[in-house]
Formats: sequence, C-alpha cells, structure tokens
Amino acid sequence: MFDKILAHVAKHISLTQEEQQLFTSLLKPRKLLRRQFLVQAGDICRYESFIVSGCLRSYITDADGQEHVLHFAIEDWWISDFGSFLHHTPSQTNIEALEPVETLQLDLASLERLYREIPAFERFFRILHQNAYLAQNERILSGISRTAMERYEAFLKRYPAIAARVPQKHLASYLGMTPVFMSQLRKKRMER
Amino acid sequence: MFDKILAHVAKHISLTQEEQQLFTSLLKPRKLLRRQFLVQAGDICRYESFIVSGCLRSYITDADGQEHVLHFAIEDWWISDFGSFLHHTPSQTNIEALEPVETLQLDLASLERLYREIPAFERFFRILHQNAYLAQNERILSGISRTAMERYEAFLKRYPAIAARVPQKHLASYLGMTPVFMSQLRKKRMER
DNA sequence: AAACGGCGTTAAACTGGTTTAATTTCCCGC
DNA sequence: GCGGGAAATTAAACCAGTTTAACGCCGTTT
Repeated sequence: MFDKILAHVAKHISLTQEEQQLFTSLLKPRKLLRRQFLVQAGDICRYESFIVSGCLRSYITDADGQEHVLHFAIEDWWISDFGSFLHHTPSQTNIEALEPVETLQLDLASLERLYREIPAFERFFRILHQNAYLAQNERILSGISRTAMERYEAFLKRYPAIAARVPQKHLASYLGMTPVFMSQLRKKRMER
Repeated sequence: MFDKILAHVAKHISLTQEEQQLFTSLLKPRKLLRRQFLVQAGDICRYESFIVSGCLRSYITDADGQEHVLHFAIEDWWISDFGSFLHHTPSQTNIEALEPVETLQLDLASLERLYREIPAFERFFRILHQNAYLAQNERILSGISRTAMERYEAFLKRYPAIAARVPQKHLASYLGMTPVFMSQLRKKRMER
C-alpha cells in the first residue's frame, strides 16, 4: 500500500525502517470517484495529497463564472491548494478527480512533526518545491513568449501522457486558450 | 555590511553567533554598475545573489531576437538562473542591473555546506521556495485569466515600488504585452 | 432503441492586442 | 547647458485568438 510513496521519497532522501514507519503512520488514505472534489473553493485545504493512482485538475472559477485550470496531477505527484494548506485560509481553487483516484494525505501538523523528527524531510520538500518552481518558470515563460500553437506543441512533447488523458477543454484552459481555437490548431497540425 | 542579510534570514530561522559567522564567511560581495550583467545567457550561473541594494531584471532572448522579462529583483530578494545554478548547465537567461547594485553571493558548494552544517538552512530555503512557488502561481493564474489592463493594475497594486522604478518597456514585457499597448492602457486610466 | 446531454468540430463575425511608423519627450554623457 | 539616442506616446492598419451558434458524435440513462 505504501510502496509507491516510499519509492517516491527514496528518490531524494533515505529513511531508516523506523522513519519509514513514522512517515507512513501519518498518512491517511482517501479515495475519490470520478467528478468528486478533493477540495472545494471556500474550504480550508487541510492536506497535501500524494496521488497513488488517477488524475485530477485544480482550477479556479473567476468573477464571470469562467473556469481556469491551474494544474493537472497524476500518479506520483502531490496536489493541494498550497496557500490554503499552509496558512489555513479558504481555498481559492477547486480540485476535482477526472478519474477514480487514490490518495495518501498528510496534514500540516503531521508535516511539521515530520520536519521536527526527521529533518531529512525539510530537504525532501525543499527539493520538491525547487522543482515546482523551475516548472512554473517554464510555464510563465511559455505564457509570455509563445503563440498558442507553440504552447500546445510544447505541452504535447513534455506531457504526452497527460495530453492523451484529460478532456481537451481542460487542456485548452490550462494552456490559456479556448477549446474552439485549440481544435483549430489540432486541425492545422493534422493537415501538415 | 551583513546586517541586511542577517535580518532577512532572521525572519525565518534563528542562528547562533557562530552560525552567523559561518554563514557570512561564505558570502562574496559583488557590485555591479548600471547595465552590467550579473549573468549572461550561455554562462553557468555560479551564485545565488542576495541583493543588498539596487534593482535587476532577468530575461531571455528568444529565437526571433525578442526579449522577455522573467523577473525583477530588488533589495532583500535573491536572484539567479536557478536551473543553471542547481545543475551547472548553461544559463538560458540574462540578468542585468537596471541600477548600480550591491550583492552578496553564495555558490552551490557553500550552500551545500550550509545545509550540512546548519540544517536550519534547509528550512530557510524551503520557505523561500515555497513563497516563490506561491507567487508564481499567482502570476500564472493572472496570465491565463486576466486581460492586459487587469494584469497591469494588479501589478501596480502589488508592486508599486517596482512599477515606479523600472522602465515601462520592461514592465510591459514582464506583463506579456507590448510597450505600445501598455502606453494606451495608461492613457485610458488617466482619462478615467 | 430512443432520448438526452456533454464534448469536439466547423464556420463566420468580431475584438483585444500587435505592428509599423511618425512625433515628442526625457535622460544623461560630454 | 547642449546634443544625441533611447524611451514613451499617438494613430492606423492588421492579425491572432475569441465568441457565438449550428452540427455531429459518442456514451449514458431510461
């Protein structure tokens, strides 16, 4: 049951048997059906959720009622409304299962206990946040310097598994364009 | 000389006298004139630079020769090409002083030594990266959900000091619009 | 198997933002 | 303080991406 998450953690830090035990004892499993919400806007997001299987999207609904996809997350990734989780403030985002999902959840008190009792976890999450920061930089650059076609093709190249797995309208939203326009881009690519 | 950076670090972690001494002994001062580069594309970015005074921008030049501003940085912030710094790969970005700048620089070996000898620094940089990640999220959201006018006004509200300090063309680039269009937005705001 | 509703596609009108180019203003180096 | 070059402004033509609406294709429900 904990194999996947232990293998994931072992990519960055090594834990003794006892440390593994402590860590896994803090994790609470949670399963979601398709279309079920892990977090809803207005809730306080109480967990960082490690995804054992399945696929989710996080998005916000703006003042005009329009949805904007912030992230996709699949196996071996973590997801949360990070601001809400850290500061116990109401979540801006919704996080919805696009497929049946199994997660392992860690609450803030448990995370802080981990930091205290197994300092290597400071390192582990530092590395995760570093990587997240690098990926975000890429995405920002993409947004200010690339055309819609370039963004679409870059996504296909970098995350082919996700592109094949999520509805196009959500991908279009993630990429900052309309589903109609993305469909036109797909057509142009086919003709080429 | 080290007052500013010690005060900055003290916001997140507490250090003993000896730890402060070790930390500051690893910092190398570097000053830049206006228009001088802290990092040039193609170089390996060997330092995280803490800014004691002055203002810089990081940007990339794309295949068409167009510049795109990724970040501004002022007093009390850190700047680097983080990917280049971490992995010793050639920098994608240029980092240029917009004013005379004083920095304190930390190289990767020193940073790793800090992590080893003062584990609190794992925590310190975890928190910095967490905050960076949150700010990046905001910006991405802004890019996919807001109009140019909304982005401009949000920036003015959040970073008025920077907006007043940097050339408009750089700000326009940061916000993902042309200087000409931003000038039109400014005019509309004045008329209102 | 019929009816329903959500999703992707197509086409056409439209608009927010770009491009180009001319004019003015502002630095700042001498 | 003066001259030159870069930055900001204005106007007009242009284009990338949006909007609206109609249609066809599944997959689900009944």
